[in-house]
Amino acid sequence: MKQNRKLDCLSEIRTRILTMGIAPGAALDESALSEEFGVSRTPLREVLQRLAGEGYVALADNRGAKVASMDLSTMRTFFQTAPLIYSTVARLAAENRTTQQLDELKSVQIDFKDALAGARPNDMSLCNHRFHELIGEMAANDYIMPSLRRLLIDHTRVSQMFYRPAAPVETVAIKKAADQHDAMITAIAAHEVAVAVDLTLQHWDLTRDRIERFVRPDPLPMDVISLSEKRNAV
Amino acid sequence: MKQNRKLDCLSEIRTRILTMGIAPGAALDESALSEEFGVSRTPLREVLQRLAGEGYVALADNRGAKVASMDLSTMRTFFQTAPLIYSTVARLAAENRTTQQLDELKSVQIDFKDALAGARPNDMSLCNHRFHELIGEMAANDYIMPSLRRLLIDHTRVSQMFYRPAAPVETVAIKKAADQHDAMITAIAAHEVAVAVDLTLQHWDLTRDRIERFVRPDPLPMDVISLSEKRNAV
DNA sequence: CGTATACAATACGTATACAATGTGATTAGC
DNA sequence: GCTAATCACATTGTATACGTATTGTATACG
Repeated sequence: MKQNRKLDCLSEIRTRILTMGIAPGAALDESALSEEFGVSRTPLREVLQRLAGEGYVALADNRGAKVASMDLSTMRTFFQTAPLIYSTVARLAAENRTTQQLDELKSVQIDFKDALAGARPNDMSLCNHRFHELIGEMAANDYIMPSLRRLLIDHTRVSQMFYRPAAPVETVAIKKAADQHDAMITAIAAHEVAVAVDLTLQHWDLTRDRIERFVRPDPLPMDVISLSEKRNAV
Repeated sequence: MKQNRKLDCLSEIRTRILTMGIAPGAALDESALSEEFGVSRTPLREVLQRLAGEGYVALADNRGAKVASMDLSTMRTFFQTAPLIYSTVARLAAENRTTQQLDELKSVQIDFKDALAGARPNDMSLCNHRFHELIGEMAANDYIMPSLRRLLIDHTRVSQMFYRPAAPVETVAIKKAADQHDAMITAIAAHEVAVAVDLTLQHWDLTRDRIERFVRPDPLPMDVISLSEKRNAV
């Protein structure tokens, strides 16, 4: 009964980090968190140790815990590594998935579409996270799983940036991503390894393009003349 | 001053698991360990949490910590995954290594040869572990590193089995492995990516063959007649 | 004789109190 | 006026004590 609070605390902090409720690099105060979640510092410290192991936070001796940072070199490594791990995981998942895992994947996909229809950005990105984590579990490979988990943490956090602005272009892209999810489910269900890998790479390309467009948006208009005219008009 | 005991405890348990001083699947008693290392249960539990994050132990709620098991499916996954990760890491290491890391790698290699000359199996496998972990650090990829670390844990534990019998054939194989280490150092130093990857795959093949020969040794003699003659003779 | 239930023992989980370390501010000396 | 050192405060790390869960054993009943 009591232990649920510790697990709740664990998943709640995970969620906050994933949804950028706590920013990358932010310091986590033990006392404050323990008071907030109604647990003592002892179990909360163990939660932080565990989160450190999962790559959510970084611990420094006698200096507390900080949320894992996302600097430029991190992002570079991220883009470099993601395709390899994702495609490998997709291959293994298509080979090893169980029907039970497949049902759960379908269920998560339904939740994802619900969140999309309801325009709930946080739920969308969390469902997306869970979707790809599940494919990782299907792969049944304890050695690759930790890499996938670390990738997904940062993937979800980056995605969080462009899930929020509900621009029409983005909505179309998200819908396309959802369709790719459906196709991936079908491929994995049919043990179609090559198709699953191919879809995964397409899915990655879509995500990469969206991030790129977010980081490097269209420049602001430089039509100085019309701007000055407008100012005169007012 | 005090905190060193915790870190010592951490690395000592790591070493014991790597050298099979504690067998896979063995239960770790918190009270016993805390008493042995002269620390309280609280920091020791944090050590266990951390080891769980690193893949050395598995935690079960209300049921304590167990050393990560090495069953058949684990080994299958291990052989399936190792070449991919090792070669990827080698590629990145050859690209990104710093001179400081290179010096440390050379230093570890010297220690490895010392241990080989002195016929100290534990030191040999620990040096080998550190050697490949260092190459991982050279890769400078936080996403792949956790996978490599998990692979190396089991790699070192399996190797432990055939480092101990000092059969002449094994000594030759280990010497060959040491030569490959030297060649890898040279390739990484010269940023020769292709060579480093190729050497890594050769190195892996050697290890794989040794494990295979260990797991499936020559059958015992079945010369029943001579056996019964001997019995009569006695 | 087998099984189920209850009780006891052992080990895990949590909280509180205390010690150590790191940080920031204030004061003294140059 | 600036730099450096010391002291105070805040935060992390550790130990001990207590509560709770699980497991093994013994006994009683079918």
